[in-house]
Amino acid sequence: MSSYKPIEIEQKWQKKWQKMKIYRFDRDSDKKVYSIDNPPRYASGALHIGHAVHYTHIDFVARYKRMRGYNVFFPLCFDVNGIPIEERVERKYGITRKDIERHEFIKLCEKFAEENIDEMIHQFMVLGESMDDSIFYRTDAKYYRRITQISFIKLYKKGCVYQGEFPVNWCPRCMTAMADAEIEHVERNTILNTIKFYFSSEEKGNGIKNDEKGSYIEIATTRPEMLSTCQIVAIHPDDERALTLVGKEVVVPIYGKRVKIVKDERVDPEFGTGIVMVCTIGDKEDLEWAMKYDLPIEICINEDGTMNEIAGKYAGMKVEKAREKIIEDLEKENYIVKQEKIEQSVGVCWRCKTPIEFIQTKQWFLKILPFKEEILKVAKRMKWYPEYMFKRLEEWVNSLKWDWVISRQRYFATPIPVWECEKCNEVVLAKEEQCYVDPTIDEPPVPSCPKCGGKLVGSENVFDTWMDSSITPLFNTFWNRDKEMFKKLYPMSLRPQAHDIIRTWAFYTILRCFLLTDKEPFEELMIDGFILAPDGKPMHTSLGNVIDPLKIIEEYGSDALRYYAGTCKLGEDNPFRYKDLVRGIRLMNKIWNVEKFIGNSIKKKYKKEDLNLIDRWILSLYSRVVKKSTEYMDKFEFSNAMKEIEYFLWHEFADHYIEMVKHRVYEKEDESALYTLYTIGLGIIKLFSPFLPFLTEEIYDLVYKKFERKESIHLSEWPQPVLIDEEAEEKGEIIKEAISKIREWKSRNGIALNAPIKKVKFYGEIEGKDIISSTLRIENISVEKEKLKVKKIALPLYQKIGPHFKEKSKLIVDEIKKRGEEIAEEIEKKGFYSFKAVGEEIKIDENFVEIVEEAKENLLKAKDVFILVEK
RNA sequence: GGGCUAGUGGUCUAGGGGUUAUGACGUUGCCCUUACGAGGCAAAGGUCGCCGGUUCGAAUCCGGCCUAGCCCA
Repeated sequence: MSSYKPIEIEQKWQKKWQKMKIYRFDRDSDKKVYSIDNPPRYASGALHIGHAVHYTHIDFVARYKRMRGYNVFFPLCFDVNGIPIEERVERKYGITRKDIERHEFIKLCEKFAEENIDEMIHQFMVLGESMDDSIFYRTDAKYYRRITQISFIKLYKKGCVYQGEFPVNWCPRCMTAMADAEIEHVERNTILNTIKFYFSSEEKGNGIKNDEKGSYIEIATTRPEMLSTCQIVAIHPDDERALTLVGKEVVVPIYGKRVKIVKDERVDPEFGTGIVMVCTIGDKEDLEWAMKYDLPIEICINEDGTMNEIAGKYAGMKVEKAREKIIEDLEKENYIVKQEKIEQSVGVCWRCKTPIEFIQTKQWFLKILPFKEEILKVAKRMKWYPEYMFKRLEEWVNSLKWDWVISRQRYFATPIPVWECEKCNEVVLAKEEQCYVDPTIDEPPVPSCPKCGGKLVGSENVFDTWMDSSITPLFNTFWNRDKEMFKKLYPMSLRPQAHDIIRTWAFYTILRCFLLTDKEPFEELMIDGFILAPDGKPMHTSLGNVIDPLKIIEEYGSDALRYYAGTCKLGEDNPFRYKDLVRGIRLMNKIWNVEKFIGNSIKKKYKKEDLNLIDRWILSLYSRVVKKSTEYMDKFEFSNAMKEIEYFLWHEFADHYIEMVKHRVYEKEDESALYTLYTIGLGIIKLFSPFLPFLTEEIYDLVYKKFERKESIHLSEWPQPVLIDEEAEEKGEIIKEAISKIREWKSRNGIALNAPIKKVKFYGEIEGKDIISSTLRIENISVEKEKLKVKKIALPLYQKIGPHFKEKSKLIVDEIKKRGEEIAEEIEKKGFYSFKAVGEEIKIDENFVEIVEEAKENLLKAKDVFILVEK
């Protein structure tokens, strides 16, 4: 074994593992199943460091569970439907989807995704992910979309789906309806215009102003282009102007329409002029007003984001253009009082960042509102890691006010399996056995409308892609295809995902699966945070702080990147840290060298018999590490597990134990030591193997495979504790400390560490003389049972003093600190120490102090043992 | 504006009532030690975001504020 070369060795194992096919889910096995609802990776291409870390976290779980004896279901899967791919295709070919025939466009999308998928499979392999390609799926495949369609038909039959004409969120660029969950809010600078709304006749009173044109009130708005749809004007009831204004009518500028002034608590008196115009509809709030006051729904914006005839002379202009124009016109007519820049949060399309408008169209909806409570009940039955993530779901569910718009006016997605009658609009549903079906191509199940005999036309609407992705647990578990498998696999064990899509992926999945199966879709959820740039900000191409994981792998190796992933706490946003890669590489090098030493020493698999004290000491510590790290792994606390193992390996096993056993290995081939080295050496790489699969496989292959039965460390069993021996732990610690104190002394005195020491004398109870002398090359070593007479000092025991002496505690602590030596002496002699403070006699006994012995200048101290060293 | 999470040496991080705060990266000094100089030993470096409160005692609990990330209005 030479030095460790991660890049070379990782490439070797990537290829070998492919051939070995070791990560298979076994359909016929009786072993307990651990099924992971792996997030299908979006097929748009580039690998983000966030992906790399998240999938690596999931891989930690998969590898760990396999070693714990589970039949692990960890599919290789891709999410392919949707707008981002359409967008990429449009950009690639310089077209819009309307430019070519629908099905031609879809073919281009498929081709684009296809190419990306190959690349992404390669990326997963490079990262060392152990996904199983024998349970591969992609969401745009017919076998997958079929399940989406069948689930829709079933929900339709259950009465959970309806078609309706309501105002919905609409992206004018993507030209499609959108669910609330797809809207992102961004802060934008915009202009708040204060506009005069005149009364038709002269008025007087609080809030009413006058100029040469007549009496008016001032209304602030950021969207003057919506003036044409102004329905009412509102003011807060507590506003003192309300008294004179409410009930009166004002005239909308330009359009001349008369609208009423009403009072409403929802008006923010602090914002703008405290008087607002209510239009149907600029945003969701307007819609709520419209419902409350039963206002006519007038919409002045077309599906493509241009103004329509309601806007009058502005018809045909884009929203922004119309806004400019109308402001110009208002200025000309002297309607504008002032304009101020404000920062406003605007709802935009999460894909293309275009501001969302409201458009009234006919869409399909899935009911949410009647199931809110039940959904929360179901969600609560599952275990959330970290626990607080459940609150985010709860918040979201409680805030829902609309059902879910599931239809989209796009191309590259699952078709909604319905036909509509040209004449009477009757809806004809596809038959379940017909699916997968594309109504734009395929024939309806009946030749003509069953109601009126009219012609049936296939729907061109498709599903929201979340309709596809929110049934991954049903697809994975063979729902509606294989009853036995479904029973075996559903609910799934784990849903891993990031916290930004709790309201979408988690929520929709729970909703759909509950509606279709009456059960929760998974047992546990592991929610991950984001990876931020090294500067602590989100990564953005525009900020130039994007980290490319593939470059990191080229430079540092996959295991190093996985080490970094292991240091990231679940649920939290972690900045990327180069120093953790450095640390990872050092750790790997340390492991490599420790195992090199062991590999050169062991000759066979040793038996556990007649263990030396120091071997029992390290085996006991090791056993505790196994126990603790197992507990951490069960809770997905990877960073804690890794830290536990790392500390033991480096600062107990390598720094101390190996130093202590060298002579026993070199000179005596001591079987107790060799057994210990073998057991811990193998155990350590097993504990590290989910994190560092390449390094540990290489070591296993070189050192242990010839003695062990499994062909790969990743098929081996997770280690068990070997022994817990508290006495050995205590005695071992004294030996360890004695050795390290003497080493330290050597270093401080400028003596080479391998230089012999003439004489060492111990005062106190210490065992392992031979180990100490051979480790440190001491020529003459002796132990005196009786302790040296040294200085004793009393130290305050705060936990005892505080509760007993309450507010006097500080006085007592000060006294002990000042007269520690004297107090120790008195307590040893008389059993107590007393002193006067604030006119009171205070007595302290041994319960309130800890008496420690202090070494003299020329002595070293290890626990209770004093050490005298002679050069 | 609301919910959640976080703020700890130069940088990053652990700890989550007991006074002397963990570790990493970096910095400095010393040491060729038959697994490892990508190592070992040591040193410097902190008003634990700010302000109040509870308590004998607060980095830790409570309240308010500030900053950041995610989600929402």
